[in-house]
Amino acid sequence: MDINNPLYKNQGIHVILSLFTVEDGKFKVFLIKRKNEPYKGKWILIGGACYNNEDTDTAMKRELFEKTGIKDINYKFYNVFSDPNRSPVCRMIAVVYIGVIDKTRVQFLKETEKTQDADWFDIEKVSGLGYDHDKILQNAIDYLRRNIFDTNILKDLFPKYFTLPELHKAYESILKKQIDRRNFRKRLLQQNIIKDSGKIEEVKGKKPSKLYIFV
Amino acid sequence: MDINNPLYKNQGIHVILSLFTVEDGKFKVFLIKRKNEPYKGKWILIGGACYNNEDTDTAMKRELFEKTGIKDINYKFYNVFSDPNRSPVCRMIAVVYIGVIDKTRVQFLKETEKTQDADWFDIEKVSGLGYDHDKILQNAIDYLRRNIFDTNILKDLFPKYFTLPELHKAYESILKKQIDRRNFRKRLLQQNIIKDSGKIEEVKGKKPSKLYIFV
DNA sequence: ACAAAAGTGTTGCATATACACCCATGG
DNA sequence: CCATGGGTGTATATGCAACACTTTTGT
Repeated sequence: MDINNPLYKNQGIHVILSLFTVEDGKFKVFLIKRKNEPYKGKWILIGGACYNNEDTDTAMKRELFEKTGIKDINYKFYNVFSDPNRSPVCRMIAVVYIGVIDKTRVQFLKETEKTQDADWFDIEKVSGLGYDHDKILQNAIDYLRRNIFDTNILKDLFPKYFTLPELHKAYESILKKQIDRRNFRKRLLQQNIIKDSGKIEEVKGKKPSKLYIFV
Repeated sequence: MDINNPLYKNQGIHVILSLFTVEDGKFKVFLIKRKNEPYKGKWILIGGACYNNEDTDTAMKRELFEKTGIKDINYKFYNVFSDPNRSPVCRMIAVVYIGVIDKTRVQFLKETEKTQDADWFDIEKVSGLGYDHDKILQNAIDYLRRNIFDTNILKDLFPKYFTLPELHKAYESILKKQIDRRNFRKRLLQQNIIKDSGKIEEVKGKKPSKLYIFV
């Protein structure tokens, strides 16, 4: 490869994180509002440009911290978006990740050097994002839905100990459909995704719930 | 993103194709031998640099054609490799694809502008590839093995019409294990991966075989 | 005793596995 | 008629779906 060939010039790498949570039975995504052009004032997914001396995992964690103040999340690479016109600045290939988090356990910054706002948004009400992020988000939702029963991708959605009805509601919200409680419990236990912690949560007015943990 | 920030300079995109076939019951991969530095004289997977005006699918097909003369294959994106030191020339992120082909139906070039040799190699005997292609290849093999029973990823491994014993041998070779013939047939038919074409192949010395096609 | 929410077990169905015999052909 | 290789069916086990009643607690 001739590094001076103009066909190879000005290529960049975006790292993007679709970060999800569930709150009050609603499936939500984290968005930030851009402070600068391009797409100034637009809401987008968390992300930014990868430096040429870091791998994309590192870049994604750095961008997450810089733009939200959040650290230490679990994440998973799931796709690439490479349309040469997806960014107006220069050719940017997007390496996209998915993550899930317990929103009650995390503080985030409403404003940073490059963002003027940040918040969780109900999936149902998100549209008109900057760049191609509507498409990336939809792709992430599909990916998440396909994987919640076979992997422990939701393991950071709750605190360490959680009740099965909580998890059940989260699944129903993410999948947008009802799931039988008995089969749900059996399936997750059999597939070794969660296990009984032996602890009990006492709640007034109700029968106490067992507390589970992700394996 | 400040396009003039040196941290964003000199990044490139490799597109790489792990192209497989099965011949005489052996699972093989297509390799090309580099004519130029870096890795001059080394065998590597098919691939090259993506232009800044094409998406990675387009680039992969172009590179395939330029370096082998092969056109019109089916392929599937499956991973990204982003170690900043994976190429000695400059930072190159690798977008990697997998493909499968009927080697008897395709002519390839032994030499091109950038390659001095090209051939199919038994998977068991491949090592010492240039760049990080040993790792990429192993990852591709794992991916292929995980997906041959759930997708029609092998649909171009044979001519349009093929017999079930042929396909059976191919699966055994790829998975490196024996598979019961009866269950194999039932599974692929039930999952609508292949179907009976109604045609028969006459072979001397044996009972004629039914010919199947991928759905 | 009743309302609210959590816990549990059985049955049927579909899918995957294990396994052995018959059939068509050419020599 | 036999050797070679291709074709088929049944019985079992496992995973998923459908389904209703009992338990605990607070009021």
